[in-house]
Amino acid sequence: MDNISTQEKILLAAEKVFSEKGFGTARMRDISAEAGVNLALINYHYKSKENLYAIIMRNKVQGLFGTIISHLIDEKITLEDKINFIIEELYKVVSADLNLPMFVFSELQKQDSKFVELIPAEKIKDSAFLKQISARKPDVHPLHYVLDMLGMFFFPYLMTSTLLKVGLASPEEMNNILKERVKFIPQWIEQLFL
Amino acid sequence: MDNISTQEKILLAAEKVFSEKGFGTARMRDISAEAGVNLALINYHYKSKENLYAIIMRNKVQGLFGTIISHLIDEKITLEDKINFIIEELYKVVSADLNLPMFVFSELQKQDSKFVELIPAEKIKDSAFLKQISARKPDVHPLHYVLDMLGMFFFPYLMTSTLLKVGLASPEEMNNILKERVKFIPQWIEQLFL
DNA sequence: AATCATTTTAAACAATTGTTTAAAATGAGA
DNA sequence: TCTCATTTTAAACAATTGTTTAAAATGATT
Repeated sequence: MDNISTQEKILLAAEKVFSEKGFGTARMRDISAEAGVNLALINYHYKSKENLYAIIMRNKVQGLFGTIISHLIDEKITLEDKINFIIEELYKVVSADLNLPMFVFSELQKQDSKFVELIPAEKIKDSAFLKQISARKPDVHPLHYVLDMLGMFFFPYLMTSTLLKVGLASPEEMNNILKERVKFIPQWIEQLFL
Repeated sequence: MDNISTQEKILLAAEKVFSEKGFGTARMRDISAEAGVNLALINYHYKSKENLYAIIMRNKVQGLFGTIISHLIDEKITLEDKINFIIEELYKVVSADLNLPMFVFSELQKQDSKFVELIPAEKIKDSAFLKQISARKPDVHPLHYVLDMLGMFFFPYLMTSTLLKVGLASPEEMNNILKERVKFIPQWIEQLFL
């Protein structure tokens, strides 16, 4: 607790407050209180609220998309292996940061988000992944299966806190479900290709 | 444009601004400008920003969950018909209001959201829907398939504006995909039950 | 010890923002 | 036309909020 620098304290507190409240509702005073640090230190170390948010969001977006992009473009590994890899990698990232999907996706959806450009669209566009999908299902738009896979994976994380709050699942139940899906989703996707 | 009352002008403008910017970032002045109406009229007609937001969010949440709940609890119709109904109904609601899913889900996820209580959790919990799913797949948690279905349906809407912004799909392409999924998703879910 | 850059603090500032006020405009009913 | 409730307007208010400032504390180097 003391071995951690002021900069890091602020960054961790800001991550928490921003992802809980969103940029607009988050207050610099919330962050300073959460970090246990003087208000002015945030501006001293990070210049401005916007800058602090940008640093955090850039990391989150790259943490999310950076993990899978290398797998997507790999021509050598099979479609089945790709799907397995991607789901496993995403699980590693997201299970350590359950709010990450909602935090990132709600930011990207905003009118003038400055972070969409961090998504390697061109690489995805002509990735081996999309070609391999089209080879399996030539008459269906490959995006369908990408949306299936990512929807099956991410949607539960977007809904977890809601499901817990209304009592539709217990924390242990949800943890189990989220973990089980890592092996289920690749199987399900393969079924869709038959 | 003139046949519409001031109250309605404000409501429509507020819906747009809130769903584009979120509660925290939305400004009363943004709403008054969007509505083409004097700033003070918002408080005159709707008392406060919070109250206005609550009115809108309550409508959105009920518009989303109200449509499907009656189908969920119906004991008579088959699981296949239920799935078809639900997806078709959701499509009617959401295709007329593309931002609705992100607007509602991001609100429900917030720490102290006052709108989670609008979700009829008990009715869902002991709905015929869940029982019918368990009858098909006794050893898999039924939530898995609910999450599959809703994930496949909602996730594309959560990603649409992002996909368009990065150029991974054209508007017409996305419209087509979203429409096609209404018939695809029930077929896919049935495949998962085999 | 002395020096000096870095870090921290308390206070204040300037701008923004939700809300209120009091007067003016509008419009329906007598 | 007069009356009176409703609606609209411009202005101001009070609170909040991101940021800055100037002094104090800290800590490493000589």
